[in-house]
Amino acid sequence: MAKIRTPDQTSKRDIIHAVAAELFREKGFRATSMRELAAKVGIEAASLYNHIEGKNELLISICFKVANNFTQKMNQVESIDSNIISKIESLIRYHVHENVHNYKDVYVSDREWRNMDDPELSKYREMRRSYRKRFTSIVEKGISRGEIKKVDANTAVMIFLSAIAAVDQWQRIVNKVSSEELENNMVSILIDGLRK
Amino acid sequence: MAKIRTPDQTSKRDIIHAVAAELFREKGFRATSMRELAAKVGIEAASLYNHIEGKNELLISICFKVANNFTQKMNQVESIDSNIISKIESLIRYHVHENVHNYKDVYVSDREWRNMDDPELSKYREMRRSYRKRFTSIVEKGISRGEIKKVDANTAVMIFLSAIAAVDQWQRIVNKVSSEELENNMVSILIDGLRK
DNA sequence: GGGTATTACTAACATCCGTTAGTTTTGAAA
DNA sequence: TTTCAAAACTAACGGATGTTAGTAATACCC
Repeated sequence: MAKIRTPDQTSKRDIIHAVAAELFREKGFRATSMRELAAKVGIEAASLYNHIEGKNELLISICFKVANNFTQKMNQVESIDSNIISKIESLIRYHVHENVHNYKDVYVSDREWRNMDDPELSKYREMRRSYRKRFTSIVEKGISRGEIKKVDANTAVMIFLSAIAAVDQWQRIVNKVSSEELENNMVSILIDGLRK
Repeated sequence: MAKIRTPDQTSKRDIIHAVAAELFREKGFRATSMRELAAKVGIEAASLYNHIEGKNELLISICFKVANNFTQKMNQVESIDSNIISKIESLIRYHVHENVHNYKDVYVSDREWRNMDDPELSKYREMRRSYRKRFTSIVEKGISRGEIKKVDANTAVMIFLSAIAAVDQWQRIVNKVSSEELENNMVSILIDGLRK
């Protein structure tokens, strides 16, 4: 049994990566075994290695795919000419969107990246640090322009990023509230607060 | 060599639990080995079992200690007679305080609880669910009283809880901003938003 | 200072893990 | 129908892990 030329264009490698993201999200990277992953794909563990290099590669691939997406979005937001609140709103909406529609990968990249080894670990850390720094710069510019009240910019960014990363709770909420409604709620609460 | 009656009243069991929380936080539950834990305590792995029942017990103990603390705080907040915004502010401040002063345990209970097994896993899940529900009820009461603007209460609570749980990033920020300042920033941003 | 419970040690077991080697099956091209 | 590369399989290795068994050392009580 081989050469199952999948009729659709999703390769077996893609399937494995997708199932891996699902398992890593549910049980964590270390708690997921290759035998378990193989079983869920429907093959033996050894057969996985016809399609992938190893367990670490799976995590690396997921993490950097997500990190690259967010970096790209940040490039775009920085380049457009608009007021600061709009930029922040745009970033929040992108985070919400990714967390809803791509939540397995996003969750894994956010919670399991520690399991990578150098040099990827260092590179990933640097990408995160850079992203936070650029986000903080936007907030600080908003403060200096008077669009945003005087708060600690680092704290604000930390609140934003972590609030948006509560992936495991999202699915429950999304079932009650639509994705668009969720975006609006997030923007409203984070930018204008809770008080009436 | 035995019966080292520790001069201070911290038992060896307490030391092991504390070191375990530190390691679980740094490396994750699954990635921390008993031999590693033992080495950091200064004894052999087998000797750990003179003081604890096993690895799982360590995680269970940490998780429920934290969960009980938050449940107790919720009991107190529900019982006091004050306006809703004050109640929410009180909860936020407690979360920040715990995250700053008890961050190892809080972090582990928040990120590693999935590694528990039933029946503790189910019990812990139920405690989390109940806590969120009670928090949501407070927000909803605030909305119906007109103290809080009309937002989705579940989303609001989710933002609060996750924003406050970004423990690993806090330590860096706390070095620049004091714990009190951090509380004030959190309350300000979460309750009154970012916009000037 | 001898007795005793406590705590440390060494050694090992059984299990699971990621991965490799070697072989067989498969499906499409020729 | 033959050919051949892709992909599945079985078997196993080397290493790490949580834990237990059995033994030696220790500090406190009398």
